[in-house]
Amino acid sequence: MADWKDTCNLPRTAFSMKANLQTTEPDTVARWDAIDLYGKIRAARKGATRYQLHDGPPYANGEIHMGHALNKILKDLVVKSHNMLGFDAPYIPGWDCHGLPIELKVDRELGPKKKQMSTAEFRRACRAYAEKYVDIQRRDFKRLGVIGNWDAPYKTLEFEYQAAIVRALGKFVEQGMVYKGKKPVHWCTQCRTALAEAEVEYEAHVSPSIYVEFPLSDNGTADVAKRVPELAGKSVSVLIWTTTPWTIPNNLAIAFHPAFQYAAYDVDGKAVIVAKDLAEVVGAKIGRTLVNPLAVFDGTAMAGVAFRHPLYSRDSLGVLGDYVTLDAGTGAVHTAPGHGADDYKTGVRYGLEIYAPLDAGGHYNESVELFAGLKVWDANPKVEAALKERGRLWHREDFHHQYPHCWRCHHPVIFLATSQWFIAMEAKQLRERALQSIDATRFIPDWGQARIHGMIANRPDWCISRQRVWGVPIPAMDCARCGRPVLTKALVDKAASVFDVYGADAWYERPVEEFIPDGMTCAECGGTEFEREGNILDVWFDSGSSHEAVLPFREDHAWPADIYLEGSDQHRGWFHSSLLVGVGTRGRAPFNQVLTHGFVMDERGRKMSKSLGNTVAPQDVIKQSGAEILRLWVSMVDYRYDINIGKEVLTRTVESYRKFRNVIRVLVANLYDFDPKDDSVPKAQLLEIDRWALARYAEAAERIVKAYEDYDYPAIFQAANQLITVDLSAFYVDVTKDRMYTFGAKSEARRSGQTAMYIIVDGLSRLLAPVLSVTMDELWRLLPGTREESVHMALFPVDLDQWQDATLLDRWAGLAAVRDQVNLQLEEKRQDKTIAANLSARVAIGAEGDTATLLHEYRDFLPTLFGVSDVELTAGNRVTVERAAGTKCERCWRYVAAVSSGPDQTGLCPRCVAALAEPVSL
RNA sequence: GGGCCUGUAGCUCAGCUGGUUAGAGCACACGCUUGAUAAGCGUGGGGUCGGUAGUUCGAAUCUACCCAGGCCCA
Repeated sequence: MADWKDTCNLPRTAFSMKANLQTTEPDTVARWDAIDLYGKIRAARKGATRYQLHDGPPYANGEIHMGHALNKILKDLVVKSHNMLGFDAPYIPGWDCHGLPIELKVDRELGPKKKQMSTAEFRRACRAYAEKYVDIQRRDFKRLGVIGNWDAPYKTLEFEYQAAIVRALGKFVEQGMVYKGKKPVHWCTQCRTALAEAEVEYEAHVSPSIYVEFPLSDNGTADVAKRVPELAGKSVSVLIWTTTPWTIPNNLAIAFHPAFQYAAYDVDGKAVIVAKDLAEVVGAKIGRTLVNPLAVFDGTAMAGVAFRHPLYSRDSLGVLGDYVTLDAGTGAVHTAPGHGADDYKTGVRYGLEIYAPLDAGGHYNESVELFAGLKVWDANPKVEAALKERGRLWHREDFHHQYPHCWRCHHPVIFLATSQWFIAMEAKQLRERALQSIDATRFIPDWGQARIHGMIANRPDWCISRQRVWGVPIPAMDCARCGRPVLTKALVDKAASVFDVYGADAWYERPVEEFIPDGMTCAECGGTEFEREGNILDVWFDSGSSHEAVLPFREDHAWPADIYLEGSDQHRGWFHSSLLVGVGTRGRAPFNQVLTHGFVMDERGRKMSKSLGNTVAPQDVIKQSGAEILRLWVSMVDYRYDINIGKEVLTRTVESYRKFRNVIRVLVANLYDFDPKDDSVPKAQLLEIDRWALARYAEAAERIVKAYEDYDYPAIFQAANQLITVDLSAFYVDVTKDRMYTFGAKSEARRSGQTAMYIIVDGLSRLLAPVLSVTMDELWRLLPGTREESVHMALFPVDLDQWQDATLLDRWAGLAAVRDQVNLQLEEKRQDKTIAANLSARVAIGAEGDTATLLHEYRDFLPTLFGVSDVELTAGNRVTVERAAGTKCERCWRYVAAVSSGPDQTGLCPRCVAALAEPVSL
């Protein structure tokens, strides 16, 4: 016979070397849909311990980016792995659909048409817009291989969800935790609305920095003369610093630190007060040398002292505040209670008016002298000019700093006191209980705990009202007679029941009577007529209510969730709002664990941005390489910190994917004639190397399962990579292939190898399924044996213990070390052309001690172990390699003493002759 | 400016509570194989562990400061 190749049991498989992910992936996702895989997984786990990951809703606006991909893939790893760990782990994806960004986009798209539309009609346009992006994003998330209840996601714009939001608010109202008050909040004069902390972005900005003189009033002069005798009879004034000149008209006070020392210096005959420690700096600014103070005194001396406003004929009160710092300025802080958080607190404490005479667009009211009708930004130079005219402006310069801007329109925002609804952080110990809940939550990584703790501890009351239309209305009414605002549990319940049926649009189109509870009267004036307010809820309240809208109502779900998993920015976002809503509605956090991931950076660790041109779009990676590559990438990086992506990272990931695929391929390809039911070899009869492979597999498998339990995904890649690349590919498969290819197809030796390979590849398909979901799904269907319809319905390998064998692994570590030494010698002889392939070599080896014992014990196995034709054990401690003697068997390529010349077996070694005599598999 | 976090070979990661010449895979170079073949095997080069100064008999591992980068905030 010319070619013995056909008589060998060479690997065969439909599991192709090339993955063709571009077609396999969409086909697989379509198949999952067709067989309702998600439903089948649910059915398969019915009754098991529940494990709920509650999805944080992405905003339904725009295409998905790499951050979305990272987040959804991580969630998918958690959910799939928990299902395979035996939990009933459902996954309901969600979307955040209300809010300003959509409203602005729709506004722009509609253009002048909007003018003819009613509010309800406009809201319907917003709804359509959000739904469109839900569809786009859903398509892309599914394309990533994420399995979930895509047919019934939750959306904040659904009627039931809107009703649930209002009911959650009702819980706060019921407990008296909601109040309406005038407080300074971030205000966008462009969007004409209040902004939440999370809706503000800090951007570089240049502000005017001015030093302004406030002289003492007549009364103040008398007070100061008493407290600081050195200043009696002098013309005294104080210098303040501000970067918002437009707030000067609204100044009502000047704050001093009670513990700081202040000093008065002579400047052209006037006694000017500044903080003593800042005198030098301030002096430099105003072009004077402030030394030899006329008097030095504590800040407390200024408490209650009346200064005169530099522009108007009214006083500005000296007050104390421990928030005053010596970082910058003069140590005397210009205070406008309507325009700053500290200013507000001080104003309340001293009974000052929360004075903010501006309209929604940031224009001064008619009541404001000199600046009526001016927009604040335009007022800045006018204020400076007016001060200068009166000799009160002592210095002016540009000040470069980070200033809050509106996250959507990117205009600078202002602090403006307006009437808003708030949730009081101290009501019903909301803050305290939230902090306790944080302590009771497991954070991964653990520093997330300290981070959110600090935020909750320091945050102000939650401003929940917004002056926009695309959202859920706050169902508050104003008394038509006296104007008193009303927000009661009854009002909220009434609105919720209307929203259940008609959605929140009803607020804008159904008669007001439908929202007024029977017999409601105004507590102030007894009035019975009411008008609806126009505020909607902060969207963070919407998404923060998701646990209320989803967990108690959906099948397979219950409150609270086991885990929330989002980017680390959500410590201030969704984790934060969900926590507060949870404490308000049910007294605790809606999650038991919080897992955070970092942000996706470019290859050099820098932020991605369109202007830098370093963005990587998931859609492009999918098109070029496949979603499996993205999934593998997510699984191998340390997601707890920022992660990098770029050309090289992706290339390396593709290489890893190929390696995994090829090794798995050769395993399954050796099983083409193997039926585990009939052909498995019992453990006791397995060849030792096969038991070794199973022991290594079991060790890696346990590590991998543990890693899934610990959310330690990079450890999975490490363990799988070691097993697949080092132990299987470079060692086990290489050493075993002579047996697999040339022994009798049905021989016990070959069946032994197949048994091991079957168990290993079956286990690997399960262990890697959460990561390589499409590839393992494909592999699963090509594996022999009866099995579930999809690997995603299966469990991780069980009974791994039976294959564990530490003693065996230890002994074989010794054999591997010997093999390494022999390889060094083989390589040397290969370089000098003494030998070519290992089979063309014979090895003489001697060793001492334990190694010698090992060698003798494994004497017959050594040629296989080294992959050479002959091994001779010698005395001494050395390895020598020479060309193998004898003749090359034409079938197994080993060099043997003699080959046959018989009919149909010419050129074959005795082993091959025997193998051919056995029955052949098909 | 403040809070939290990160920085180990070109890439992705190990390196436990400080202790032998800092590891793995991939990539790279060279060789082999052509019965895993747009695969596989072997050998090899490559890191002053972001920097500096300390603590210590001894530090990638502890401390301080600095540099670079990120998230959140002012």
